[in-house]
Amino acid sequence: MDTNENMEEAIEVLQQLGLKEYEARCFVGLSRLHSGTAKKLSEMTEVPRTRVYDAVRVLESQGLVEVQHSSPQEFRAVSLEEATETLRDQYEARVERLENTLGSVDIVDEGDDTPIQQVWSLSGQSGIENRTDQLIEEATDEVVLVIGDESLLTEDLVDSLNEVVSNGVTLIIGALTEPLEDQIQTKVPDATTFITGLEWLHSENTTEDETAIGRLLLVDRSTILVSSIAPGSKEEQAIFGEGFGNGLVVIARRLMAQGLVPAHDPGQ
Amino acid sequence: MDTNENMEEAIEVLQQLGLKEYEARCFVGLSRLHSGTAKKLSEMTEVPRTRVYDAVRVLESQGLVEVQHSSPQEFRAVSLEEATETLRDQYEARVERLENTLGSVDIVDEGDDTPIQQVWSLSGQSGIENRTDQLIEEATDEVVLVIGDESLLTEDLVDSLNEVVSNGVTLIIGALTEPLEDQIQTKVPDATTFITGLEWLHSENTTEDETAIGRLLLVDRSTILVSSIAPGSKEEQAIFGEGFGNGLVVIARRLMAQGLVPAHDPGQ
DNA sequence: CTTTTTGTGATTAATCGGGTGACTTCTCAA
DNA sequence: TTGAGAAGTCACCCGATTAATCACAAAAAG
Repeated sequence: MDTNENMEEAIEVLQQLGLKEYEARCFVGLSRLHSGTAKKLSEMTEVPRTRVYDAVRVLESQGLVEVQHSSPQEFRAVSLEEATETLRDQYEARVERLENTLGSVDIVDEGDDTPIQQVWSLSGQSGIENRTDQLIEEATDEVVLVIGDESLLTEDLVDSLNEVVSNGVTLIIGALTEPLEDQIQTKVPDATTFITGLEWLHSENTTEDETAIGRLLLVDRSTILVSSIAPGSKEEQAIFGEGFGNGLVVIARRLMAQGLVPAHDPGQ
Repeated sequence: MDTNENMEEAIEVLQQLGLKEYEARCFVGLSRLHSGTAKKLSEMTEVPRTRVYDAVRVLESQGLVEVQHSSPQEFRAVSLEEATETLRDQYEARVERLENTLGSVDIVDEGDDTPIQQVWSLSGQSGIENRTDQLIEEATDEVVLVIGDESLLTEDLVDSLNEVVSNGVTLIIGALTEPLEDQIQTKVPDATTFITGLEWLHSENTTEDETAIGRLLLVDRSTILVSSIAPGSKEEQAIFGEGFGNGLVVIARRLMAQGLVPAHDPGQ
């Protein structure tokens, strides 16, 4: 019965979704009640009674709480299903508005270009994930992918892989362990799989301060993405390079020719 | 060329999506550039140059911007598609976490009950929409619905209506205008439709301070929802009552018997 | 070697949100 | 009727966050 922990987490998430602390506490409180007054709510949520009214009013205007205008007035939360649906709608609307507005903004560009040796870094689980998928979908010849952790083999990734392989792209996927290799074989049957020979990828003996490799992606031998997962924070970080002559890409080709794919040498 | 307005709106939306002002400005600025330095960004976004670095760092950690660690370092925004996809992923993850945590929180209830004459009010477009859909889906006998504005006939609503009608529920839908009635006939072929006789529902002569009726829903003659759309703010507000003996419901039945559905008298 | 540009850190100012108490109105019971 | 307590509204304080400016060291550029 970790109801308490769950409540705390729910409050946190609601704040990430844009609610203030008092609003979040009140909503969670009301979710545990069929209906309640300001006093009761205040007692159970530790929100000052006089502030419950403000908080609830905001919640009501967002469609998360209903109010009965009696005296004393009563509040109740909408069902969890209604709440999540409403939140989703809200967000979808915002993202769409962003698409429309940003999509019709003129690009000034200013031809800012040193087109050589560009190595970019980006971080954040989902951002890297999306970039990975996108790069895979743009492949025309060959995709070499090494997956460092089971959790990175997401549904979207599998979809991208299967889509591109059906376009005739050669797909070579490496795994760290046999179970993971089996999983890949099942989900992406048309891929050539292998167990990577790069021992330093392994995170078995990952101590406190050791960084584990997350993904390693080489598309058409000209675009590379390597990601690692920071030890403590679990934050994924990646570097990313484009262009056949790109230094990072060259190194990656060498590396792979050396030991990554024993039977298949992508070097020249 | 209202690029400027669009930029302002994009910045606003990004803030609603959780970014700070500087972060939002920087992202929009970078979206207009193929790549840029802190100086250029500062000039075009009016963000103090020395603060650009912080803002961009946050954006990078969210997967919205990539950084090239050269000197001077260069920044560039990920594509709009990647950005929106990343934002969507983030949000979906949060909402799911909310579902899990709130779903497994114990209900204490405290049997707080004066089960008579409860009239609840709720507001917010999407909240009311979801409640409407849910009430329709719970119907077992009859649904009477009057739609005051075309924009309220959403896809989800149509789905709910068609689902419930296939379960043998009688469906009576009123419209304010003939074109709207035609639209309903097309989208929900199994419903009985009519043009409402309640003239006061019409919003034609809506002046500044006149409130227009949004929806009017009566489910199984025991649950009622009436919504109105505030003149200036466009905010939708609704009241909602349950129970056959509920005062609001009784009034609604009378009202409908009187003039709403000429040929079909739901009163007794 | 000087000058400008770049990046970091600290510092100030303003805004926002959490927290508390005064005060009016309402309800209920004596 | 009246008095006590509860309900609801306001206004205020204070701490934290964020916008905005400044001072300074390192690095490029000329």
